[in-house]
Amino acid sequence: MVSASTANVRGPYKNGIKRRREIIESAARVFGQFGYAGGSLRQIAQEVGVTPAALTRHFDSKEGLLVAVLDYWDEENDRTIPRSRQGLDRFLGMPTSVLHHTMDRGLIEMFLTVAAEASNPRHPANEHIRRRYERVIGNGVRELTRARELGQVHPMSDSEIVAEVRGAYALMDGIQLQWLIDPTIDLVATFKRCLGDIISKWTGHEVDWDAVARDGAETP
Amino acid sequence: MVSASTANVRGPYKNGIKRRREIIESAARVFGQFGYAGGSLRQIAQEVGVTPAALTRHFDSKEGLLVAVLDYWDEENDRTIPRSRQGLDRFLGMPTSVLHHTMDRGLIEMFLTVAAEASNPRHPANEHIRRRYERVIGNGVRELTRARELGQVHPMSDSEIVAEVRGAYALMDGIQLQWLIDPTIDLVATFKRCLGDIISKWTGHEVDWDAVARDGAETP
DNA sequence: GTCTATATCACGATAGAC
DNA sequence: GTCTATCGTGATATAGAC
Repeated sequence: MVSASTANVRGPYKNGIKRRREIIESAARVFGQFGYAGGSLRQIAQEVGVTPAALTRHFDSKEGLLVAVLDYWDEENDRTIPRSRQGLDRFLGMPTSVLHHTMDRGLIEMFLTVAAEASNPRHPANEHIRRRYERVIGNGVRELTRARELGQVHPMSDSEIVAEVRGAYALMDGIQLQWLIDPTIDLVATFKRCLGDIISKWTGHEVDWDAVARDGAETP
Repeated sequence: MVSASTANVRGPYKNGIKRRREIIESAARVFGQFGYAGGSLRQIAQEVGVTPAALTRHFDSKEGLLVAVLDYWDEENDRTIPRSRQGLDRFLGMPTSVLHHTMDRGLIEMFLTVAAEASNPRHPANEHIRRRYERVIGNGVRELTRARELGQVHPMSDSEIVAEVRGAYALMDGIQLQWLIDPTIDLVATFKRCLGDIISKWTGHEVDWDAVARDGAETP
């Protein structure tokens, strides 16, 4: 984080930090609606109420702004995943993350659009997006492995664990894409049902989502 | 299809039809790599070896070209789904579609990139992409309903059927996205395993993918 | 820290020759 | 059917005033 070095400086920088944040949030909206290539600095600047020059002042270039936006998304996203959720709980908490996403369509729209665009090796955000998936899948593998050690799930080989974790996150991305295209579908209910299919194959018994919601409320 | 009206005309149009096809295939590559907004007619024209003016001659506008590319994708895709596959067979055949996609990365890259971009209501391809998902999900719902009537799967309510079908296609999109970002993952094996989780919840017994492959080879 | 002004460039689309 | 030439627009990024 660039702002970390200036966060505790007094006085005149406070406006800059606030403005910086405004720019990032506008940029997330614009990149989400038109993609990275399709969104323009002009458009973002107009939303914020400044000129394009102010944007390059803060972020050097359009690419620099994109990276800042992606970092912002990761922060927002991690906030919805309490570090206390370990083992099987990690996956039972996924619908909660999805629920949070429904309240900020811009971020998920931005992420999926940029992720698809950045899948090309020559895209400026390719490295960032690749590392992001590595991290997310890696964390999932760690927690499902933990669940296996704890006896929360049936025995699985390491490669089976990777496949199952990839499937769970693939389901999440895919359902969210369908919801972007048709927002009338019940995103959380659909996701719960399909994720429940997968998790119940792991554990051998049905998932009681109501009980999960109660437990989640007790220990947030 | 526009070319349908000229496909069986003699002589001088043959070159035009062939060129038209070249343009569409190049456009699919370029739109896949840079998105619709990010890809340019100049770039496509250069790949084909003509000037941008030739492109607008054939397709009127950039948007017209995009529509032609999406139609082309649908044709290519439908070719991998034999109409003979009904009921549960429809879903058992999904990994075959995915396998075909691995052999033409450009098309799946184009589709996912444009689908994410076009999720915005103001995107020129929004209507097209929305109808496409409606059709795909609708077909899936029809076949899973048929499977229910045939007793191939456990009883399910109509709304449960919709959720399960959405989940199956979400899984497919999501896994393909992960494969675009990291092509070293075993796309088909991962998809088979996770789809198997879902289908076995429907039927109550494990999916024997080897048997599916044998049956598919017998009746293509 | 933000502005105005501008340099430089690429875009989609069109007109008209061949 | 494709070309050359060009128009008008809008993009990123920079320079220098305030």
